[in-house]
Amino acid sequence: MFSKSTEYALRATIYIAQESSPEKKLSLNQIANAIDSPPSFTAKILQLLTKDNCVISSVRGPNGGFYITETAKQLPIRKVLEAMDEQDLFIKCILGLNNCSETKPCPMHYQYQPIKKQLIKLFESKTILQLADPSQPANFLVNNSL
Amino acid sequence: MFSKSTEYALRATIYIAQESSPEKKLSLNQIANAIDSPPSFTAKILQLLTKDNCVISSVRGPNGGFYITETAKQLPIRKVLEAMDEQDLFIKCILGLNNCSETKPCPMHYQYQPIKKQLIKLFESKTILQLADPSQPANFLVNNSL
DNA sequence: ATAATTAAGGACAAAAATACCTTTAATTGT
DNA sequence: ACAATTAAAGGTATTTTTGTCCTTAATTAT
Repeated sequence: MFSKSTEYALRATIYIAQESSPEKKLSLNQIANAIDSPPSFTAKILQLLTKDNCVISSVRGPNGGFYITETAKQLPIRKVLEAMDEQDLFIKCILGLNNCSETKPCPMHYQYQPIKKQLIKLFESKTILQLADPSQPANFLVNNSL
Repeated sequence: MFSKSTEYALRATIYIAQESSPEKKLSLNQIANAIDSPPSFTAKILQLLTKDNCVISSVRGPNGGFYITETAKQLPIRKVLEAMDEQDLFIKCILGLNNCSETKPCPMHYQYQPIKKQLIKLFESKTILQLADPSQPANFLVNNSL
């Protein structure tokens, strides 16, 4: 569905929204550890998410780290996809065509269109806050079959 | 959603199902041209699809080429994903976790699960034949904004 | 048999994605 | 001011994906 980068970005954003606040910032290592991602690579991804403080905010120095504002929590999760430049989902069809439309449907158009609509609605309507429900257990680890 | 390889594989399979028969085989170049894919790369993908004559069949030599049997047309399009070894869709969740389940839901589980179900159903229940509806125009080209 | 045609298969190349490492900049506490 | 801490930024390395090319094998027609 998504690239690894985008998966990490979504996990990181949700985790930060669950655990952080402007008073309680999270370090790179805390985040990478929690979402089971390589720290150095995660640093790059967090850089993209903090660009213009759009989704995630950050401060350097002691007691610095990453956090999210209450305002940013109200953003739809589509913002994460935008920050990661992963928008094929919204543009292309399931066969990879970008000119597939109602008037020029590809052979899978009528099968996939309703699903695509739901995917778009999910990312457009659900906010970061709504996914970061602290009453739910986080469960981010990929291989915790312990 | 899918890798380029899988996109080409789906397009090729549907095109072959639309245009070919054991009596009317299609050459690599015909296929690559029709689905707007690089010929040499498409050759590799067709090799995977013809493995064990599972989805696509082929014969070498003059008047040879690729075609699909009536039997193979009855296969669900999931077979194409299997041949391309692209099955993350069926296993992983939208955050890339493979241990996300009803008992251990990830933060997006309840939002994504119904959509995932529909995707699986689409690939499990729709046959190649059903997508290769010859009454529909093919429209495979990516950039035919003419 | 031979030549022509077409897919199969292997080696290789380019590009993109993923991951790491080192230096720099900002912030804080002493 | 200085040292410690932490993210930002840049470069580099590795892996995977995508794509090309060339030789081999199979089939057909002559």
